[in-house]
Amino acid sequence: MTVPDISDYLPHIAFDSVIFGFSKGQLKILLMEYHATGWYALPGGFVGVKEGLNQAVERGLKERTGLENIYLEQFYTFGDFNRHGAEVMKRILEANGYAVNESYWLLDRFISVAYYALIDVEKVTLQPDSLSDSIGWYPIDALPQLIFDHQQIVTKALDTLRYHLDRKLIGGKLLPEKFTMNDLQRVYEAILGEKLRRTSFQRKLLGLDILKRHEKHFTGKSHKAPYLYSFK
Amino acid sequence: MTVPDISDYLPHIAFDSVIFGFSKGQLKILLMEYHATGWYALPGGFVGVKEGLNQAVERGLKERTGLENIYLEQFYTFGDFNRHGAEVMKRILEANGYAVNESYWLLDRFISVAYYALIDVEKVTLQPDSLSDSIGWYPIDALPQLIFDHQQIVTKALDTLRYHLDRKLIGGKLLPEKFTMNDLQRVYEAILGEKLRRTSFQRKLLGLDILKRHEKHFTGKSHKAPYLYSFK
DNA sequence: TATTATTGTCTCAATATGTAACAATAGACC
DNA sequence: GGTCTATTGTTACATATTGAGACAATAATA
Repeated sequence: MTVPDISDYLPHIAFDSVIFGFSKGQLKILLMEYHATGWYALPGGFVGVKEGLNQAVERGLKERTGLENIYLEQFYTFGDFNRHGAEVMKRILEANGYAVNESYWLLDRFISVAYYALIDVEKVTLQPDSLSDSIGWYPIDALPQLIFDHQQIVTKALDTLRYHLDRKLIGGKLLPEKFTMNDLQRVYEAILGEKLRRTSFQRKLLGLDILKRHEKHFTGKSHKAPYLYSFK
Repeated sequence: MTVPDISDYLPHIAFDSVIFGFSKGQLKILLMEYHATGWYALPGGFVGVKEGLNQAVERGLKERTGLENIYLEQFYTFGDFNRHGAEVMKRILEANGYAVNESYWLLDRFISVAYYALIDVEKVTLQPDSLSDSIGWYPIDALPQLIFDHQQIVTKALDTLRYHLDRKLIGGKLLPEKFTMNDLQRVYEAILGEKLRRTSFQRKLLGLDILKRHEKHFTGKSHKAPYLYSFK
């Protein structure tokens, strides 16, 4: 495994992805943990010199999660002069056994285009990259400390997700194909961070005429079985 | 006047601004017309090697309009590989008397971060840059043909403005400090591209409790004089 | 068969919005 | 001054949407 070469990528330009998933009633995101340093970061990458920006992000997502055709939305480009800490990057590279000199391109100042993605956690097989020990899911309200301005990027991603929630039909992207109304309500509650009224929620979602009702789902519990739904 | 030097700016990174104004009942944007070529483009610029992205855009806006502390919002970063046409850029430079060779940095592929701004047209003094003949206001629904993907950038800016209109209190940014309810309604109508109901509009805006009522405004017309308002 | 937990639907009140009506009034015209 | 016209601020009523609770249906258990 070699250290990335500047000639393959556009200098000073990066992307970061906030990849949302939902499991055990919690909204979670994917984080990478770097070798030896114990530092956490958003999965990201660089743009090939002949590659489109969106294509680069889709490529990165596929490398990390194995998934294609994911719901992906660009939400902000972070460009403060001091956002990228050269000393942090240097320690990460050194901890991986790379001896880098002061002019190595990864130590330069970077502008990062941030995307958020919504995926069904059941469909994912996680793939750490060469610099990181592990990649895993972390609940949005109990994240470890992140490098650079990545916490700010996560916060803005969540704000944007909430802002889009009732205008775009994205709530179901975090669930499998078929789900119950209760599943969907818990996703909305996890995103918004507040409890919703069951009857209002059901009436509203059904009123949008975007759900298709399927057979009942028998859980084995001793009560009325809910219907399964999918998005039309 | 010299041709921009690569060493001052980050390569492959640009910004473009869609600067909205309102006059004579129409929503307009600022466009530059390049020397000799007759081509039109959004005012844009580059990011200094030690300059923040937002600071670069504010600097560009001040250079073109003389204005500071403007309402400015980043809305998308355009990064398709083929969005930047080298031959178009070359002709613009040549028409300005610069002999550029094939490796000149402005001919490279660029990723552009796009912003929109809302300003009061009365407060602006327009300043063309070194490559352009003129800068002026053009009605949003009768734009000349624009270079690169700038028409797409304008379309997305307008979509975003409409999307934000009732969530952020931005309608008044296009008007002077004090305005009548009718002025404000015509701004909303120009942005949304549709007629609004007078009474509903008035009730809604007053109900938001964001307007301060001032003295009446006597226009000289033979009818009841409207109140002036400002944003709280 | 009675019990329990949860679901789907309905009802009524509260709030917001669409639509029209109406009185107030600044200037024009006589 | 009195009358007319255009526009404004406000109110009234119908309609649509949402909040909050009530209630019957039902899958498994005892």
